[in-house]
Amino acid sequence: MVIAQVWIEHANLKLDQTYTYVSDDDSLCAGKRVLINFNGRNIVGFVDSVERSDETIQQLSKRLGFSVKKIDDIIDQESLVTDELRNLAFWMAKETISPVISCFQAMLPSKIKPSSHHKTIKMETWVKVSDVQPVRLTPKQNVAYLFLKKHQEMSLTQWRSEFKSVSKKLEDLNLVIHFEKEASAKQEMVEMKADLVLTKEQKRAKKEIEKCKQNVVLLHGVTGSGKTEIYLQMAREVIQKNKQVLILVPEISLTPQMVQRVKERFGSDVAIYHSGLNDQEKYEQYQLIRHHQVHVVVGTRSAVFMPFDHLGLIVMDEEHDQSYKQDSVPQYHCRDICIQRAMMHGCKVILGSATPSLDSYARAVKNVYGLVTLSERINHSLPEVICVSTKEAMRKGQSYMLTDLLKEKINDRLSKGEQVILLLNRRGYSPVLKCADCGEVLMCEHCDVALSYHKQDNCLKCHVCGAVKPLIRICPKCKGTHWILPGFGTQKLEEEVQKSFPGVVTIRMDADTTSKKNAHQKLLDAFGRKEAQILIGTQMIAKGLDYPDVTLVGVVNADAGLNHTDFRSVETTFHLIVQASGRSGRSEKKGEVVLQAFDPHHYAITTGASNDFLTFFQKEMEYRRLTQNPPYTYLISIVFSDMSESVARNDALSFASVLRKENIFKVLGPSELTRIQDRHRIRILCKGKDFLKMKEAVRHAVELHRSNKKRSSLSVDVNPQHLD
DNA sequence: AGCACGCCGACT
DNA sequence: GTCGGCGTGCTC
Repeated sequence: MVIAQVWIEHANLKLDQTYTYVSDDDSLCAGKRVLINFNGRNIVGFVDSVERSDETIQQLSKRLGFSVKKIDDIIDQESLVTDELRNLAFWMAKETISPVISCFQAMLPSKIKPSSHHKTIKMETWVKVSDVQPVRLTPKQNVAYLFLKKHQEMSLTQWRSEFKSVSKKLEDLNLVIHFEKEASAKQEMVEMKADLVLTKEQKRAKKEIEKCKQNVVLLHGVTGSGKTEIYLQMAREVIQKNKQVLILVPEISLTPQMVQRVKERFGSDVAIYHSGLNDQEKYEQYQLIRHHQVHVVVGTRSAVFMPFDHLGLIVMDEEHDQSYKQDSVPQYHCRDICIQRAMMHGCKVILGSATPSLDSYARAVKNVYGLVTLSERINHSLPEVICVSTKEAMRKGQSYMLTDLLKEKINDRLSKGEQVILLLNRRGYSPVLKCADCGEVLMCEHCDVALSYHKQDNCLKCHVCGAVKPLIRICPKCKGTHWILPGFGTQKLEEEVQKSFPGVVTIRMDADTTSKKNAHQKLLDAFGRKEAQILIGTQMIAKGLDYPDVTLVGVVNADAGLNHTDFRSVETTFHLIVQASGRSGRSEKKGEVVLQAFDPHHYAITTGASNDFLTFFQKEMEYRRLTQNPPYTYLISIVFSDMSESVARNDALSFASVLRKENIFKVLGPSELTRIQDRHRIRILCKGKDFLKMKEAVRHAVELHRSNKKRSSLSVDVNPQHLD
């Protein structure tokens, strides 16, 4: 008989322990999934360790003092994790103070993750011709009908865009019908390209990285300085030594250029891993690495857990990007995992960015990381940046969305046949709906936030819980029927743009237009083909886009993020401005950027406009020092949530008093956060310099919370990226 | 997490 | 008398 210690699938700190099960199957080993009965329910478990024994199940039960159950079935033929990944999971659980099972779940692709809840595969609507016989079609309708009949099927979006005028009509006639299909990415062959010749500057940087004594090197290179080519050539050398390379990018659908370039260089030796793949596709890519069929992986955050066994190099591009931090349990930062894995494999980590995070740059300044700087641009010059005060413009009676200056510039660019990107970091039509008579603001029933008005769907949406409500015409408080729409989002901006520039085609990219699979790519491709002159979008369009005809970028509300109470909001604003500016004038045509801000004199705007990272760094570091925020201190946030406010508050209070006994760090709060989905949330925040002791103290307090059988659920965020 | 058990209020 | 509300405790 084998006695197994099993982690159960529920990722909950209250259940973060192994349970003892037995099996007669000698093949059982650590790292396999098993089917077990736990408290009367059939669930999936993950084997932690096994031990052979001659005891019977009765003897074992008697010795342990509880009745041991048998494992119902073993799911896997082989262990799913290597020793390295297993240790990584335990390390991650300890560092992020999250349940061990959640770490295993995070690192395995969902097809094989230890959980009975498999992610549903995203479906797409496709069209095909029906059995209905066509009668008396117009010539145009006939062309469309025959085209579809010949091709048998095509996606609804493609169909609608290709036959704009008649597609809907044919659908209405029931000649063309919809059906659902599993969305899949098409692998296209790419033409291979040779390495470029490095400039003197690039060669120097490459050499500096190689001889750097630290294993983590921050490569600070202005946009267009050719960081990617350095990565690729270093990767080539690593592959020649038969080792593997991991290249991490923030969000693959937004950085197709990186994927393209890696593919052009390494062809079929590359696996691509990102959230746009479905479970099957992810699993296939995962297997490629596991079976040593590829040496290079380009992927987003979760690609850091790929089953490498001979890692030779990790590159983290745009290392400052917020998407590297996972915002659900386990709340790990990809950068930390990179560094840990690199240590296990004895390889280097290159953190690349034009605007490094304060955390990384501060470490580089302190020589914890190596620092290599690239300051020469290879292919293009910086765009010219102009700041406009929206306040001034409004005083002169101009629109509060588009100042006259920006309109003028747009007109100028459009007349030259060039393209424009407008960035506005807020989706929807209007962020609030306010009664003109009594001032009542419509709120989400389940969260403490105002509902946003979405004109396109004529509904109200909660941007926190996603709830959608039909538009209310009559004020529930005073029965008034007049509503004010203060503020604006991308939908309203698009409307304004279309009013100001009649006939100009716009594409809007935000969470509402990109929810379907591959929607990003479709919209961007259309913009790339110049089917539209103006691209309007939220921050998702600020990164990585590279279109030669874009010569004007307008950041519509550049200081919108500065009002937030969050200590990192200034940094985020700076990054957004610099990244967005970099979209303009990427080829030989000179680019321009217009920053509209209520207060254009804020240092995030001025340093962002002049792309002056070092000045920004100094100013922001001073501010962080004065407020004793990271990187001068470390933070751990603990959020208690419960349907009952008093339960959450009382648990938070007792948790805080346990932490305060330590007296080596500050314990701030408890403070109330906004309610989300009917759950009241109370946060306490630890702030201090002795990170090890802080984590240890919080771990103990969590343990105490658990043994005292507290009701509220708590989640810990070590190194929170934002406090909202 | 998810469920059974159990103790109180308001119904056929 | 019983149905069902959700507070409490337990899971190998």
